[in-house]
Amino acid sequence: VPCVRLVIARCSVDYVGRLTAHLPSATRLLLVKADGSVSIHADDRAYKPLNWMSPPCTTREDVDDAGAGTWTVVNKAAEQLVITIEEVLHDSSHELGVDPGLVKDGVEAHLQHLLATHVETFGAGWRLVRREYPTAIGPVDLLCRDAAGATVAVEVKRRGEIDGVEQLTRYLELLNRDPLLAPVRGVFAAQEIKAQARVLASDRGIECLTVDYDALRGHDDPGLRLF
Amino acid sequence: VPCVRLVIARCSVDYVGRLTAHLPSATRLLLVKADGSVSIHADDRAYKPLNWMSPPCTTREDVDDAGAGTWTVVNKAAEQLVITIEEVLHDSSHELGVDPGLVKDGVEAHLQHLLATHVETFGAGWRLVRREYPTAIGPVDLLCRDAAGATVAVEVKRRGEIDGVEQLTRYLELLNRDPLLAPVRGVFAAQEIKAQARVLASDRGIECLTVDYDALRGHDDPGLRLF
DNA sequence: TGATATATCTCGAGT
DNA sequence: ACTCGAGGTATATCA
Repeated sequence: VPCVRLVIARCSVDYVGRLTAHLPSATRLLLVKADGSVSIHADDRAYKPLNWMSPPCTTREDVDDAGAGTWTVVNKAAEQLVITIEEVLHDSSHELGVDPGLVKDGVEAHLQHLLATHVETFGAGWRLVRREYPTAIGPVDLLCRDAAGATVAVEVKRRGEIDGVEQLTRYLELLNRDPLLAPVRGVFAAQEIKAQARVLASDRGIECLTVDYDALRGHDDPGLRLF
Repeated sequence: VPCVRLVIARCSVDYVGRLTAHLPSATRLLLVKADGSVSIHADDRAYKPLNWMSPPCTTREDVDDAGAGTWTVVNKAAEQLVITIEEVLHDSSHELGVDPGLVKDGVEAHLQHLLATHVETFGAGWRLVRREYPTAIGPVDLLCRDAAGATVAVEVKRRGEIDGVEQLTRYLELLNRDPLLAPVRGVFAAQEIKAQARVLASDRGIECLTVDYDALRGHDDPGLRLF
């Protein structure tokens, strides 16, 4: 029966794989999931375990009657997690069943979709040429024409950072080699744009636009919303 | 007493914060840590909770005697995680104590340090001008002079990808505006360099160098090693 | 399989 | 408090 196993134990841990890491002896939570994955938690930080092995992986347990001994967890790439258990304080297993999964709203794809259906956000008279306009180095988020008919490549990000400006720069360089499109200018659109990204964009003649996601969504047909 | 709390419960979850997310009812593991953080796990994926709230945050529990009701977790940014508990199947708390923490070896900082003390890796007669050489757009990992006295900016990465080449390119552009330094060429040093990064580097006249971390560490005083 | 882009990215160091 | 960079990033998509 697939189930989650919770072990509280005094243990030390050694990981040898993409790096080498060591955890001195202390009491920790060992979390073993149905897929065989193992993670080792201290009682701080919600998200990240101190150490872990992602699935697919297999565990060999060499322990005595009290649960003391070693767990050796290995994956296909021969990364190894060795847990030396000195004392087991708790050990329980619980059947959870299959999870129906998470429903999300407000990620970049939604922002891009909203902007595609509201190109007037960029300026009066703008029209969308194509969403995910394909190029040799990947798709441009939005290819538009402004009121004057000039081509504009739009890069959409939830949070605008320097990488996004670099990405748009590469697209612009490529698009401007196409005589049917050139000259192409760039617009960097995000809910929030970091100062450094703004500086780099301006240095490269790229226009920045901060977008109000909630306002944009508000204009949308409520029937199309996820919630 | 600070401790970790493990709850197995049938619950649904709503998160409203950086995005909006919803988890339909199912049996899950709720992990509450000493710092107040809460994470919700299904029994797949070692690492990632389905939903979570990072510390610092506070939880208000409105539950009946059987534990059914709602947990409302909020943080300072007014992000909100609402857990609606229908049935509690397990609830236990365990004292862990303070964790001594993780000791790592093999990260970028070590590689940079090793290269700084072994600039001859780049070529005979090289000398280090400065580690973390400051510029307006961030520090250059290593600034060196080669045997001929020419200035070289070195970008060190554990894994060399396209971003690293972009980063070095920005530095070179800036450094070459300084008449005291120019002309400055670039070296991209990493334990492993992706083909795509190699192509971009070569296109920009940047030299690539793959570094053998273990061999480099082997030349070092064994007493200085972490393990 | 490899490359690319996203992420409630997390986390830590430095300013 | 904020910014910036590294990460065993993880994860999804697409070639």
